[in-house]
Amino acid sequence: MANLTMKKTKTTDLSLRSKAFKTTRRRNNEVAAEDYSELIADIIEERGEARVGHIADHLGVSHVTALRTIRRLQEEGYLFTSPHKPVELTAKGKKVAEFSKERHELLLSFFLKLGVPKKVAEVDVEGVEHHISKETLGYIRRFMERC
Amino acid sequence: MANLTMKKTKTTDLSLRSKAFKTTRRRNNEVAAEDYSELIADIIEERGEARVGHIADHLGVSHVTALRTIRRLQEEGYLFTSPHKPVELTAKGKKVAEFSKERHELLLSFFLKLGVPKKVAEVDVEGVEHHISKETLGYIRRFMERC
DNA sequence: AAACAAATGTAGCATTTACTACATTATGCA
DNA sequence: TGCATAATGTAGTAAATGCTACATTTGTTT
Ligand SMILES: [Mn+2]
Ligand SMILES: [Mn+2]
Ligand SMILES: [Mn+2]
Ligand SMILES: [Mn+2]
Repeated sequence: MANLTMKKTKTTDLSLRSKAFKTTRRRNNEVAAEDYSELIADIIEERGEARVGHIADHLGVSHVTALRTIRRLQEEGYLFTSPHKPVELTAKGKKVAEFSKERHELLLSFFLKLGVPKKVAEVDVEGVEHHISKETLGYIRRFMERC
Repeated sequence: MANLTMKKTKTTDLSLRSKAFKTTRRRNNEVAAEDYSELIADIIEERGEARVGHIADHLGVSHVTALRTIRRLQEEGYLFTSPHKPVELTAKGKKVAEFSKERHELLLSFFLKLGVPKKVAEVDVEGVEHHISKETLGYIRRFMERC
């Protein structure tokens, strides 16, 4: 009640707030695709191939959890594999990996520029990265350039 | 293989990376407590009491989803309520709400200082805030002071 | 080649968060 | 007071992500 006239109140209005929460939930649904793609590309570069076990080890989850998520990501077209074979990225997965890696590295260097110690920055970036819009990423990029 | 000597390789080593993923998963388990506490405090301040329906509306979820999460948060000691009564915060919930609100506002003003438009910043902050360590928050606070 | 070890896969379970459809309780106004 | 509406609660379902225990497959080493 009150606020029938679209006038701004001192606090965030309901529609902008629910939009923020909804966008956040949508982004959370893309986290696995981004982290797995980025990680798989990285492992392939490091060691030639990415096995379920490597992926699980790097994520710190059981190989069963990794396996199931890998299957879902295959359904969704990010990667492909077959029983007892390494995991490979599709074109879509490679694109996500490349974008995610760039974003990860930009945010990491941004945090480091603020003075955050590397170990702390690495941890924070791993969670933060999925919630930074491309628009915000642009402003961060400009900040890095001019400072 | 290789890397038996603790020497740094050019890429992030396995243990730091899995630690980052693990911390991120732990933080994701605290998101509801933080968002709900912050939101409930806000609604109580705005309208005197927080009803399940208000909370659901602001989050953009069904009232059933809000209800179930409220029950879990009651078990965990963040809030209390009883059937058909408004939701109230415990001391623990109030502490989380206060901290979360301060963090939210600091990050929002940080994003605005970088030039991010308010509507974009609001959305990004809603997701990002849960993944910023207290340590990083300190560096951001210092940045805001000196700029 | 057989045995062993490592990697991968399966079965079964739990938690969190989401929904719709329907039931009940509370509230407000006629 | 009683009815209609709004608010809240319940039932039942689903998806994503986590686990342990056990089974099978693959690769290595005698
Ligand atoms: Mn990440
Ligand atoms: Mn990352
Ligand atoms: Mn939030
Ligand atoms: Mn918030």
